[in-house]
Amino acid sequence: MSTGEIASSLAALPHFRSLEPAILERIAATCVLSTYRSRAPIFRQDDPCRGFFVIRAGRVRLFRSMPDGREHVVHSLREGQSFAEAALFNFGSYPVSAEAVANPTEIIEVQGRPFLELFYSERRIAAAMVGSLCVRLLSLVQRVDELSATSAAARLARHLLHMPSRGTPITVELSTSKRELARLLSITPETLSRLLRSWREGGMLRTEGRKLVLLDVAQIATIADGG
Amino acid sequence: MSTGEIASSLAALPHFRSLEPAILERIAATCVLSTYRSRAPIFRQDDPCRGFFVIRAGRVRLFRSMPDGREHVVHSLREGQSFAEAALFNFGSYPVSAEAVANPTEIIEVQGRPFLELFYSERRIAAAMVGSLCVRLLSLVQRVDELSATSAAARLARHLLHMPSRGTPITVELSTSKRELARLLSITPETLSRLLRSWREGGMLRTEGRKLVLLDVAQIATIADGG
DNA sequence: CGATATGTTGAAGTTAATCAAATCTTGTGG
DNA sequence: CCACAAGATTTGATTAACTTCAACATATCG
Repeated sequence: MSTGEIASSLAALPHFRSLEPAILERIAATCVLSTYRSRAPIFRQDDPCRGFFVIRAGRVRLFRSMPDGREHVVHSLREGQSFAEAALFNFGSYPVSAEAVANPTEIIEVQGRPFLELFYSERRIAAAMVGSLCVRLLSLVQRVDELSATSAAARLARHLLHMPSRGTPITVELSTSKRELARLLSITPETLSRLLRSWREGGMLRTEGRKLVLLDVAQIATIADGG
Repeated sequence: MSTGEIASSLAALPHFRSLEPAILERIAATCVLSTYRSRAPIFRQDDPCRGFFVIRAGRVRLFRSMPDGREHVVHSLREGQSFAEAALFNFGSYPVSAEAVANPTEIIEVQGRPFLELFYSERRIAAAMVGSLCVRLLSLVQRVDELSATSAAARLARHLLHMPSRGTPITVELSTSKRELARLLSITPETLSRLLRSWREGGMLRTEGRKLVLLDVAQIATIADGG
């Protein structure tokens, strides 16, 4: 993998989209590309921070490990997304663990030290970074919003309405398994399955594998608001 | 309140601590200081963004309003913390509402337009802002972690363990009313009250008004992990 | 094709929200 | 400084919702 190819991957990121090719090349020169198998750890909670990461292919999940072995998914990320920038600018360690969930998963690692030097000498990088951090913040606010809903039905409804959708009637495509979606919403897979069935039987949606066709958006919105 | 006094307030903040006095003065010159009474709105969800804010004294809560009139607390902030930086950079409007919860609450408002000019001309300000956005990102990750707990008991336990604490045995001081804490955890005040009573009766903690003395941290940690 | 993980369904048991009401605190105006 | 009003906290009884446990079906990977 050449520096040029890494640069073109970086160019597709919201982070760096606005940057000129020359700057991208300089960032790319600080990067390392690695390939992970499903389940392979990228870093562990409390590891010292060595840089941040960009997903070139595959999927990654960020989670917190509990002493009893249970895990809480903080975020589920896919191709074209980046993670762990926060750790880099806070000097410390990673607040979560990260592991690949697709096989293979290709990760661009942006090395911390050389990247920071570039960051301080090129203000356009700072502006771009700020913008993408803001997007992440908004999506976390939405997660809090989803999790704050008292009922499982409202959480699911809210999540579906937040998801990117296409077409008429509105169709959303799950990028993860339903099990993973259940974990994201902090409900059990059984409850998720039962909710989908009851909505299907009520004519509110149609399920085709991982595609969900929302037939009655108004009703789903009502449920999202606690109705 | 003179510009100089605002500058010295700003100097005490984590986000601006690393900046030189001359830069602080320039930032301070763009600021307005206001005093709010408890319950007074600072801005409302979807208001056009006019700047970001720093809490000089008092408490602020950020929340989202639901169509049915209920509110979800996204964040509860105290003296020395800032908020709405993200809105300044990314969105034309605030994604949440903010209101004072202590009487009086003093807020430094950093005016958006002049601050942005400084941001683009002084790279140290940019670095400081990236750092503060990262702090906000981490604390939201922590909020998501708390809210991801399935049981009310686990949410409370996790929150107590996340809170700043002092002394032996460990004592945490609520910076808000219990009602407000319940809102933050998305549980009802009744459930919070019952939890505290049962933990008190089980010898796990002692309550002294807003001070909570954690007598059995190991047990609380077990509950936090879903035990 | 066998093994492993995911998805679905049923029954039973817990949990926490809701509704109602009493007591305690706090802030405010006189 | 006191008395009152408004809000906060606590407690009880009831109800609806969700998890748990168990069994089976289906899909995916090596």
